[in-house]
Amino acid sequence: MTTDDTTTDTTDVDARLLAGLAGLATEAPAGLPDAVFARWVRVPSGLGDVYAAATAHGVQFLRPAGDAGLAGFTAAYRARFARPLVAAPRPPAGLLPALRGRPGRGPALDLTALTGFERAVLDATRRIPAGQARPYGWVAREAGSPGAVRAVGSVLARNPVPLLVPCHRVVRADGALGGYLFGAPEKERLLRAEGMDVDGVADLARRGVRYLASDTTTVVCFPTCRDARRITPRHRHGFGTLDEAVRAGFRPCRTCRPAGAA
DNA sequence: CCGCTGACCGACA
DNA sequence: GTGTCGGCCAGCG
Repeated sequence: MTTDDTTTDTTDVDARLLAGLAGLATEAPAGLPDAVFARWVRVPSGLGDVYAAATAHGVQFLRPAGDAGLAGFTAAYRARFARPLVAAPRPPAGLLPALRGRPGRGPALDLTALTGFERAVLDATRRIPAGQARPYGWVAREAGSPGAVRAVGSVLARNPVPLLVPCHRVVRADGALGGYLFGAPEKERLLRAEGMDVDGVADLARRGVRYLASDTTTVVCFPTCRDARRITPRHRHGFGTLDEAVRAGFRPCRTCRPAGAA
């Protein structure tokens, strides 16, 4: 502790500055904190415990708690969304049931930081029901960019909200499951846990069958469509392309919308 | 700004 | 059956 003049002057200035700032202090306007901060929670899921970040608009980012812990999660979040993160008092409405695999709308999502194409891809992916799967090409077409098949893979590879946007249900057209941001084995585990017949679909694909049709309803579906699974074996027909099926008199299913459905 | 790189797909050699 | 290539969109150096 010195008592020379410069130090005294500085202390004086500091004191006046602090007093001035104290005079400025006031309650933050309602809603301001939520406009500035995102909030994080840690919750259980099919991927183990995950961290999720939500803004006032909805869940924006979700990652497994695994490796880097909370510090890694906040770093990844800030690198991508440049917004401070504070603890949330409770999980956003609908998050826990959605992660528990309950059917329903799930929590609101905040996809505002994404491009239009990215949002379109995630929206289409969101419409794939549990226990089912669709090819990357299907997502591209549903997203309004039928040629952007590869770009769909790029978008899903950095899906900010896995599980909530079920990108694990997007698979390759040749019957392989394709990649996953947390590893292909994890993708397969999730699909099996949801009740998808992974082996059955692989068998069909190996024999060149990518579509299943029913001669009682004259409808042709993706093999994982809930309508396709109920076709009695006697009335079931397999096709390699939708074109063949259509030429044979079958119309595209309105539930799973293989290319060409109205 | 350019050039490259992806969780892909279908066409063609 | 395998290999290569172009198309697509966004992030990175």
